[in-house]
Amino acid sequence: MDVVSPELNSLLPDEIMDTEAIVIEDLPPEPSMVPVQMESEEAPVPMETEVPEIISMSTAVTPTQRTQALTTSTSTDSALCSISSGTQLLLTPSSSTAFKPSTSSAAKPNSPVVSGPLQKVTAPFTISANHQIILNKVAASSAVDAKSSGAQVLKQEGQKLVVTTLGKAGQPIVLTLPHTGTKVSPAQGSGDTKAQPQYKVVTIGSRTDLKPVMGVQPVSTASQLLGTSQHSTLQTQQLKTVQIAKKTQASSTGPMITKFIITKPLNSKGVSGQTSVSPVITGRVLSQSTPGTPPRTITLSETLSTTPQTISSSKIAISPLKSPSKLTVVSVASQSPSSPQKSVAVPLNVALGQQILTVQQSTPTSPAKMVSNHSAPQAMKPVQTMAVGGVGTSQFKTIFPLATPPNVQQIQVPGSRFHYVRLVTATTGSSTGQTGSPSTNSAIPTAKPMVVNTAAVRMSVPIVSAQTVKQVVPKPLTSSPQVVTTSQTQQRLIMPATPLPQIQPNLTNLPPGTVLAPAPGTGNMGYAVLPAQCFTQLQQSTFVTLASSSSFSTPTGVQSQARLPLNGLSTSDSASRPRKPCNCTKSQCLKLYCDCFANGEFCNNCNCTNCFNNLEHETERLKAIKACLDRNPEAFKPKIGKGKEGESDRRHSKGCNCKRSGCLKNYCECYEASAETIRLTSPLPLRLPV
DNA sequence: GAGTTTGAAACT
DNA sequence: CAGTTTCAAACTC
Repeated sequence: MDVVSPELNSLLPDEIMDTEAIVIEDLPPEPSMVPVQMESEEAPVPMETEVPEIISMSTAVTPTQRTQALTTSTSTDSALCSISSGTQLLLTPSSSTAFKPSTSSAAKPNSPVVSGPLQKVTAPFTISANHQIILNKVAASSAVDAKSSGAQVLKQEGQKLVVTTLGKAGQPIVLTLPHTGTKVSPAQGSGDTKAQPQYKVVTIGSRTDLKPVMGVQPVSTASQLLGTSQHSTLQTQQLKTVQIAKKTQASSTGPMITKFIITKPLNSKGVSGQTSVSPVITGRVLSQSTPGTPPRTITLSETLSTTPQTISSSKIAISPLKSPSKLTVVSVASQSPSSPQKSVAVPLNVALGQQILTVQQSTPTSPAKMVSNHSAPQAMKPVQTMAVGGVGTSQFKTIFPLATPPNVQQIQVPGSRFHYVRLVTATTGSSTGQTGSPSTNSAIPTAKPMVVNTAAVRMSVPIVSAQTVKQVVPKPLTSSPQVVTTSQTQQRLIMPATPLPQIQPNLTNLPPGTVLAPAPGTGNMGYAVLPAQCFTQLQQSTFVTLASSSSFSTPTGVQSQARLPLNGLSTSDSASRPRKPCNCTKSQCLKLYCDCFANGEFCNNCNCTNCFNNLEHETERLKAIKACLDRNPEAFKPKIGKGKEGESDRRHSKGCNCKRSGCLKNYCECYEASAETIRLTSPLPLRLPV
């Protein structure tokens, strides 16, 4: 896993939050980080721990826009910075990354082809205090008339884009920002974007030993690609100002870490009156760019081809049951490459206050994966949408299509309490998704941009992990959602931000480092990038599974799942405690008899037979959840009081009905709860070794 | 490891 | 809502 130096990492949250600030920092080179050149083909498979460096979030773009973007943009060595309606931002350091629109994408107007080719920007960047990104000395090779070297300013009012890069040089940054606004017809042009919240794009970590070549390529609603040098076009477009300032060092010189902050205020589409929620979304991109090395791109979308097994549907299910208010569970299921995305028929409207995310994988071969946006209309269908309502206060409807089959990560939260996140690293072979055509794009394969493209939703997975322990107490989005942080490493996830009104107002309260990105197309959905801290479970290797594609290959497999903290329990408590495996035989683990199910968890390493408490039986599972909630809306709420450790209020909420055990055995839930309390409060916690 | 006990969950 | 059945964990041997 690439690790961002603690120093840098520590800087992130603030920077992210501060859209206005322009940060140019030269950080001392990290000893650990050594520029590595990677072959595209051999692009190292991210290790489990490895965090994708680049995340691109692409917003759904109208077909026409896409096509234009694709056509107009051609990868060239010249630096190119184009910002379209603000949906996408592409930064690629290395040489031409010809982005080849996949045929499939072409065939499918709606298919998510997002960004044009990655473009390399040779010109050094400069960041002006104006929040502008200036690409200097950019040769406009692209179809867009790149005007001379003059710094280009992209202006778009109301939008802000922040990109910071820390870390390894040579790695391209690709950002695709989803469109927050409702679909924008090309005709609408820039004007539609007024109410938009800001986009922040943060790229962290690029050591720039060499000149960083970066291209910023946002896809405008107008579907224009702008060369970095182009003033006029950009200005006309929504981007208010974009300056990229980068201090570049000579390669030979000690590596510098430069942070780029690109602020780009987007007025993405005017918020449709319908949705109270203004889509404020930002994609955050972390990239390591070393000029010399081809950019490494991590793409969520990988073809399943490598893995025989196909997951019926790639979904991210967040089960709201346990802690409704909490944001977050995302499960991503891979989809078989050829098969059309399978909509998950999850009839269930779960009243869980949590989000359900659906992730779909893009087709393996199509280059679109790299920066593909599925156009809203078609993509949406396949995507599963779940309405979560009910118990929890917050309700989200989230769909995430991801294009990462084997690597797919499932995040599922059945119960309201927990959010599950499964991080899966892309395997080498599968990584192809990134590169539409490796041959053409030398740069792309090496680069590891993660692009999640899907019509409706885009998800980015943790970009940066830092070893440093930075405890941040995230501010809850809403009163209810809390994220407990005791993380030793920071990872950031891009999660769907709820468009819901109740949440949005609170967006400002997001924990530092949180980036919100508007969901493309839908306008309702957004993504939030949360500091990894929020997800302690991820950090715990025990529960968090960074599954390699191989893991998926085994159908029977143990379902790896990440656990999320219990409600009311500190992460350390809940997360660190492994759950006992169940032994259910008749209940299919879909009844509350099953502790796993009752706790809103998937069965993992259990001894159960005929288990349906897994992603493979998500439909059944959801039905079961619904049934339980119908019987008892409180069914998934913790029975044991949330009282802090050691406090007396940690008692069973309902009480027991013990008759013969005298409440002195573990048959009694009250007794069990008290015993647990003791265990938790004990100075010498009896914890199972991980 | 098999069998028993127990009480929550599910069912009627 | 009460009674019964089902179920899986806890417990015993």
